[in-house]
Amino acid sequence: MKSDKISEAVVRRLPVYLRYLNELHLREVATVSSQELGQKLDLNPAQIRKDLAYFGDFGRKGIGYDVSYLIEKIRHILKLDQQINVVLVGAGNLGHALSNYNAFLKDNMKIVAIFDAYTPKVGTKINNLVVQSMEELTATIKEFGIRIGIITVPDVEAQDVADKLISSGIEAILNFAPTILKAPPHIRIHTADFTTDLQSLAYYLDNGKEDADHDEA
Amino acid sequence: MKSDKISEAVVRRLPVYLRYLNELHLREVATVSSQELGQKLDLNPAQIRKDLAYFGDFGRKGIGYDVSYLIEKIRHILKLDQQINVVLVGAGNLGHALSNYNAFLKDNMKIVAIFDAYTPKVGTKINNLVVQSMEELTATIKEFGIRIGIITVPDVEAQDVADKLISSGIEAILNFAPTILKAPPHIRIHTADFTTDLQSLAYYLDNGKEDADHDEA
DNA sequence: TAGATTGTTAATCGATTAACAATC
DNA sequence: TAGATTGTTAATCGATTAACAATC
Repeated sequence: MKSDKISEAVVRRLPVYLRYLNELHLREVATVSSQELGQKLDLNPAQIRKDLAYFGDFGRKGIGYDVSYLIEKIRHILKLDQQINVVLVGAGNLGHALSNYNAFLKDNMKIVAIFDAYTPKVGTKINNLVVQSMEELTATIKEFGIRIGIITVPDVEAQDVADKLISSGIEAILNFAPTILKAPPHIRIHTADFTTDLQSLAYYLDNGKEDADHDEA
Repeated sequence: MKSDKISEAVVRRLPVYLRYLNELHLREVATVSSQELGQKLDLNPAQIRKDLAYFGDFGRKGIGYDVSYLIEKIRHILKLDQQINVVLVGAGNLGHALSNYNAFLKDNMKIVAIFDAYTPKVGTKINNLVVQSMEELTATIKEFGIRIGIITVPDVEAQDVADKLISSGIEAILNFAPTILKAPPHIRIHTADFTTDLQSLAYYLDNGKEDADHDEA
């Protein structure tokens, strides 16, 4: 197929493929079919083939996909074949937790700087990185060529931080604050909000009879 | 409208509505239109009206939605008008961070127990909760009527933990481990995987000329 | 060769959006 | 009343899935 505009749904599945392919590679599995991939990842095999076909003909008819080759291709598509520098803003509990999450590292994503607005925190060390004050944000982003920002500040500060990141030249933001950030269209924002995740889970709890919500069936 | 099967997309937007409505309520705003809601939340007003109409006629033509009334309704729909007890498995950095995330609390979701498989951690205190050993998991879940589990253990342990949670009677799981969990269909699982979030963000970085990926335009 | 599996088209399904009568 | 805004139907858009010829 090639080209076309790729939908976000497709892009979001690529890292999932990559993760399982890495696992296969570790187990020295050489080849995998869309069927097996689908079974393992709870996805339709046709969807997987279609997703991959957007980017090229990576498989072989009758055989399947070469694991190593596909890993290489997906890494390239996701731009993980180069180091991506990441900045983390907000050295609270969550920021702390994310900072020593090395899962990023093996895929070339690296948190290279941490910032916090709270003065007493500035200068302390988190995972070999010295927490910097917000004044240095722009300079550091430029110096290290940082391209992605992770926001783990309280919700009221999130928009301000986003604005600063954007004006400093960041291209994409992963936002953990429970708020909808406004940004120009060329800035990509993903929201990772477990409050809404958890609340939407509650919907699916089964309350049996009790009040049955009036329109049960 | 009423009834129909509600899609997950709709359910996932409800907590977002709720959050902003709570903010309006705090600011003592009495009424809000789908238009204003849409603007603030980056959603189509028609979609918001449709989402809400699945559950009842909550608005008034020509007026909009009564903020307090809508909050009450959404909280009921999401079952947040009763306390939902949550268990956290995995007392590592992330688990630690989540455990003192009181945002849950104000919406009636409460982490009432924490478990970890690592013996030296058992017995230590995290946010007033004593970390318990996995042997006590089932008993505690039953005793406290815990209905939702949060998994923050390493990926290799996640499926085991999920199995244990499920056999102990948990109804829904929020999984932070980077792996696809298998579970019977009546168990609701949400995956909160920031590794894939972050990796999919990298796709949208702009590499300008450099190699242009062969099929740029 | 026979069996397996891709890439891709066509069919289906579902979700979003536009439009508007009803009505506050 | 005139203006605003809902609830809902119909239109659109997009994503998923089935099916199958090509081919390893």
